[in-house]
Amino acid sequence: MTKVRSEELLAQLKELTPRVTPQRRVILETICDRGGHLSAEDIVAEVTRRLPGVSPSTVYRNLQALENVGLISHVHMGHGVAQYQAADHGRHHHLVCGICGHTQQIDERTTSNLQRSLLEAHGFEADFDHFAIYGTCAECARTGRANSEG
Amino acid sequence: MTKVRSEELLAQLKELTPRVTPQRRVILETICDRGGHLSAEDIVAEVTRRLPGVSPSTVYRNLQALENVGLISHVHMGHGVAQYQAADHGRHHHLVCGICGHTQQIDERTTSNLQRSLLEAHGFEADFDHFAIYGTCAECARTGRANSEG
DNA sequence: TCCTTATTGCGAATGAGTCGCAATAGCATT
DNA sequence: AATGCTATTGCGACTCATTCGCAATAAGGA
Repeated sequence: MTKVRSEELLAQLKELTPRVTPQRRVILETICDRGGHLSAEDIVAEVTRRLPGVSPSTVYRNLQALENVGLISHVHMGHGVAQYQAADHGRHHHLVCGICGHTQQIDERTTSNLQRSLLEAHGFEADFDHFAIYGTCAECARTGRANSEG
Repeated sequence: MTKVRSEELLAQLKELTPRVTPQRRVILETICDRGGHLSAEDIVAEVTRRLPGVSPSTVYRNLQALENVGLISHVHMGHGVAQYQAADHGRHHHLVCGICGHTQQIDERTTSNLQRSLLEAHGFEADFDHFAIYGTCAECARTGRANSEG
């Protein structure tokens, strides 16, 4: 992480949370450093590396706290645990393959027609940010692999 | 459940599973009786009422077994546990509200344009049967309720 | 430096299943 | 109807990912 980025985050933390602890700061930095998505377990592991002795429950509590103030968010990628990401990670939706687990990002506009239809027909505001679109990726479809997940 | 429906199910069980036990039969009947969706816990409760003494693990094992042979299926409705349904429950997708938890069924055709786009652009076969479409229902959007779920 | 109270670490508890294993019971055969 | 094979059951212990209660600690304002 660059020094300037780190200072930005620190400023945001000061503004948005009552107290800035090393644990909180490192947890946020860990998530912001990694471009992609991280599970809570991944975050516990990496934070422990950077700050030996942190308690897993502290990590879990801070994931909630940081999400409450809007600095991070999480997305459910099919089966399995949620993935966390920085709030400013760029706008996109996810496709997740139920067979190989591979995920890819797609442009938000891809879903806008469906979202419009659902809004018009049912008044329903679909949210593809919080749950990925589940299915079978090109590679698994081509090779005819079967889904053995629950 | 009608007598004829019950006999149909029994015939299917005989054909598709090595042994027909009372537990297995009652579990399948319970799911087929209820038009809608049931959580595993709901099924344990109802099966226990019909057949006192069944073990929860027997119910869980049979849910897997019945799903493996294609008699039932389950769908993930946002947060929370999966819902089971008879395999012949009629083809439709689900909208689930993340705020009030309300669900509604929609015609499969509603999503076909998006599915076509995803297939053409990414070779991805989206499956809206296994994961519901998550968002905010008309009523919650109207009254501006906020999402407090994880 | 002191004080208030938010935050931490610890370990126990939770929810929703899953697993190992001995006992039971379908059902094909005699 | 009795027998034998083995699928299935019930039980209880276990897992996984997370949450909770609580006493000790430590931010950060006065």
